[in-house]
Amino acid sequence: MPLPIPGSQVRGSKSGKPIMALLDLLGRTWSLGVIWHLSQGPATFRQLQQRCEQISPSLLNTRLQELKILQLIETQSDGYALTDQGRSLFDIIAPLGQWSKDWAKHLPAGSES
Amino acid sequence: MPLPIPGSQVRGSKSGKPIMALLDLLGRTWSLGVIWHLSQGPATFRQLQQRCEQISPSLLNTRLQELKILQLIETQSDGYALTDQGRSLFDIIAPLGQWSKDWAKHLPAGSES
DNA sequence: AAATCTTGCTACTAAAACAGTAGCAAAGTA
DNA sequence: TACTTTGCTACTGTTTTAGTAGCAAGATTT
Repeated sequence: MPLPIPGSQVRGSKSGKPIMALLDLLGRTWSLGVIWHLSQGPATFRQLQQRCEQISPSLLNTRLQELKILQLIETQSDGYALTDQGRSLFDIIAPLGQWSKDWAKHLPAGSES
Repeated sequence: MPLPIPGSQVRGSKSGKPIMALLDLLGRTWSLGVIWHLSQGPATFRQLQQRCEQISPSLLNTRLQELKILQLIETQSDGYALTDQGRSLFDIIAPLGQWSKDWAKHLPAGSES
């Protein structure tokens, strides 16, 4: 699947509505995870691998390139970091952290941590 | 991949931190899309198929079952609908709509709609 | 009540995405 | 000069998703 660039055809929208491009992007494995972990601060490739337990290096690299082209992250001297745009996206989804804890309390195998 | 239930092992977290379970769930193709489209109001199976251009019925059904078990959606007389919990999740991500439009303006093939 | 249509799916196959592991070239360190 | 670390690439195998066909149950029409 090609990059979900707003304006071009993406999953869920032939016209490439920006929101659909974004949902396509965020709907890929580890996209949200990478952004989430980078919000803790810049990280080198291998540091990110550790923050994201279980991610394979090939996929990590793929995601990093995608997010870089789409200008959510950039490379700095100290590794990968969120761009201003990336941070503004994170600011929106940050409340998911608390939400997920509340959610966990009401679920079948309801445990939390 | 089994359901990402907080507390059990999920992608990105052996301990099943709720946020990781949530990111795993939302990182699956069409999870976010289904929630997004259901926020416009309840829909029958076939209506949802139409709102989500291009989704296959088998995957739609898989996602619906997952989201139902995880209590983000429920079935009502008029079809599928967000639960209160699902709506509270949507309230968090709703600003992505506007964000994505701003984002689109600054991108390579920068178009919008 | 027979035929037709709609709805909510299931079944199947092919294509794509992802995991898991190995390892290499370049840069840094001892 | 040898050894380590870093940022990846390559490869194989499994899992996910797309794409299409169609069926059983209920509603609607004739």
